Amino acid sequence: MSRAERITWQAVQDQVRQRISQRQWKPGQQIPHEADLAREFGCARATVNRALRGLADAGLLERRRKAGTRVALNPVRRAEFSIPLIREEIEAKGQRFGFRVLRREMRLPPPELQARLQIDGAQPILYLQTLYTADSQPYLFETRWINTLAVPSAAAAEFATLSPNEWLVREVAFDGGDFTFSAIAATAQEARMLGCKIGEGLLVLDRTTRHGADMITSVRLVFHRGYRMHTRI
Amino acid sequence: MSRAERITWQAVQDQVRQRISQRQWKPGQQIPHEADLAREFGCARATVNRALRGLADAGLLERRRKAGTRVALNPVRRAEFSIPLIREEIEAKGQRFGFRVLRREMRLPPPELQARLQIDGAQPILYLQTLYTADSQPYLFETRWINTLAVPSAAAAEFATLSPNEWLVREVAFDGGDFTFSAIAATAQEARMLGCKIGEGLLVLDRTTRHGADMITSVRLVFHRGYRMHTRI
DNA sequence: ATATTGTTTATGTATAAACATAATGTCGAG
DNA sequence: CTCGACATTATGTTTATACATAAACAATAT
Repeated sequence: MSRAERITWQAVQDQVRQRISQRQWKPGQQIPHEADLAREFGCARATVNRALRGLADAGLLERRRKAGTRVALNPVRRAEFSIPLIREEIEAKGQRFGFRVLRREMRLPPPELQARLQIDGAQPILYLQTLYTADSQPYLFETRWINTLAVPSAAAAEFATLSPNEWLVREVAFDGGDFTFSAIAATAQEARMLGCKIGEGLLVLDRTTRHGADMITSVRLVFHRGYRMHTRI
Repeated sequence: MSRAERITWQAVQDQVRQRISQRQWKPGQQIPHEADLAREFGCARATVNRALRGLADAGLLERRRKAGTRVALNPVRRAEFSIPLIREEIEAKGQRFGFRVLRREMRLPPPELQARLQIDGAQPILYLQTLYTADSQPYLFETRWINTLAVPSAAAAEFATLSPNEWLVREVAFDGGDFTFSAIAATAQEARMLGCKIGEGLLVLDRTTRHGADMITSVRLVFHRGYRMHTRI
């Protein structure tokens, strides 16, 4: 005779997830409250709370004080993409990572970027063009602005052994930013850089990172032809 | 004289986040353990635990039993995209949502899809082509396979008032799937459907959803020219 | 009717205490 | 010196208890 197993919050979560998945509890429907579930599963309310909070974070449940907990109407609405360092992404595929800084100069940023910099007066900042390669094949073409007013040390950085990307990740802190995925047809320059035909559909990721109020860097990544960004839920 | 405020886990989390952001605790560095932090902040260890767990979930900290907690080497590596219902996305912009099922037939799925269906013998399943519009402008062209062997009711569904997307979300449960973003150059068909020129760069989202072992639906969304998928962290 | 006020209730949070678990480090046997 | 057993330690989890808070609901006053 084995002594009674302790109920874990994972067990509760699995049970609840299953009931939702099997439509025993239907979308929009209210589920029993924590105290009842705690009694049913034979555990403390805190354990149920932990389980349900996780499911709410995942978007499977909607919870409101006093109103109770109900199954979300449209369950899965999020996809989380891991944005790895380019080096890691390439090396994870067993390929040899490489990069080349093709252009590097102080340049006056375009108006829309000047607005985001929130500096008065037009001042030149660091502008970089870098090509990343996997086994010497073009992988990614990067166009980057670095706010040298917020990160003066960048002006002197070599980017010889460390790519601009990795240099920034290592050297400067940031706490926010935004990402935008879009698609373009390859221009002549992009086609030349990435070794594809003009007009190929290419995936583009625009990213701006901030630290507090300061914009640190704004970068546009143009991926090679056929690049796929994948995730599962 | 106000009585001492209770320390909340959010306050602890903010403090810790700030210390990381200000590089008081540097990437890779080990931070004080829970008991010490609890003493410092004047709260229970459980409160610190709650705070740190959140930061670990967010990818800012790495925690291992006995080894302690350390600041993650590359802080932000995830971007979470909310994938709203197309209707909601369009209506949120104040535009009028519409859709038209252009094609609907039982068809033999292509080999790579047959493999994912994991059914023996080639059997036709439901194939749909749908155009979604915002203010009557083409918004999204959808090509969808629905596994009518797992969801027989789909064969009879009208998709008159409810789009295939919404019908599925409402009618059938799913618990997993995968997403792939990529880019294409518009083919003649896509250009015609979406009202753009042949060769325009278009964003594509391929999605397959499962319920247990069954594949439910596999869909390719081709967005209109200039579509941007945005998120912030 | 309508606005206000109060009561009730379900979730949210804080705490101390205890035990579980994984990983590290240490010590001793061989 | 190497390997395995074992103690140590930091995080992980569960519990009971208490109080906080938001929101629904009812009762009341205007």
